[in-house]
Amino acid sequence: MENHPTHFLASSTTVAAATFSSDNALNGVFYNSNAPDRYMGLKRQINFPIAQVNDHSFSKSVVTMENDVKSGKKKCDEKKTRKPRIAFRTRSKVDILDDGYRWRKYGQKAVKNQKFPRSYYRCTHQGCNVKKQVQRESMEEGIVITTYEGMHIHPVEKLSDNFEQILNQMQIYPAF
DNA sequence: CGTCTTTGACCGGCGC
DNA sequence: GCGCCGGTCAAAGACG
Repeated sequence: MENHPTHFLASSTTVAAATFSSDNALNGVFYNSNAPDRYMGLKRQINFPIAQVNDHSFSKSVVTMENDVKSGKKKCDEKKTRKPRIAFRTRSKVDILDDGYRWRKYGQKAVKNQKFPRSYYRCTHQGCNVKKQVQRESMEEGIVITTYEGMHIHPVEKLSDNFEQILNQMQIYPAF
């Protein structure tokens, strides 16, 4: 597997982020240790309005993820630690976005009513079970949705010179 | 040879 | 109970 950071930079623009379960969003936020402060702010502010930024299908996916978390809440309340999920919509020609961590792909599934499959990745760092899902939007092929779950317990492994630039490319839209 | 991807099987939750 | 669906496992293979 090869990452293509430069390719990513050249061909992509991160347009929006993020969703998470409302009650524990703040204690389990996922962030990159190199991220500047505004990234923290972003996690708190970005929410549903993002769905309006580009198209309507994103709002669907947001709702779906919320439902996932909530339904899981009913039964496995304390057993499975619910983790916040943060979804990034990225305008990119490539599916694999280099965020500086090393990921191992552990699954791929076709999703109902979706043209493109969803890929499942886990952080390869020992003891760190951060997961992410990568899915290309069915309507608009240029959009990739990356959903992070969990929080890294270690610093970023491959320092990416590009990361700050990637963040700079993000357009931040405040919540209502 | 070690690391990572591929892919079908498997599992648990949920609705009917 | 059964089938569907999303998520995960793990064996086999690809690739440097």
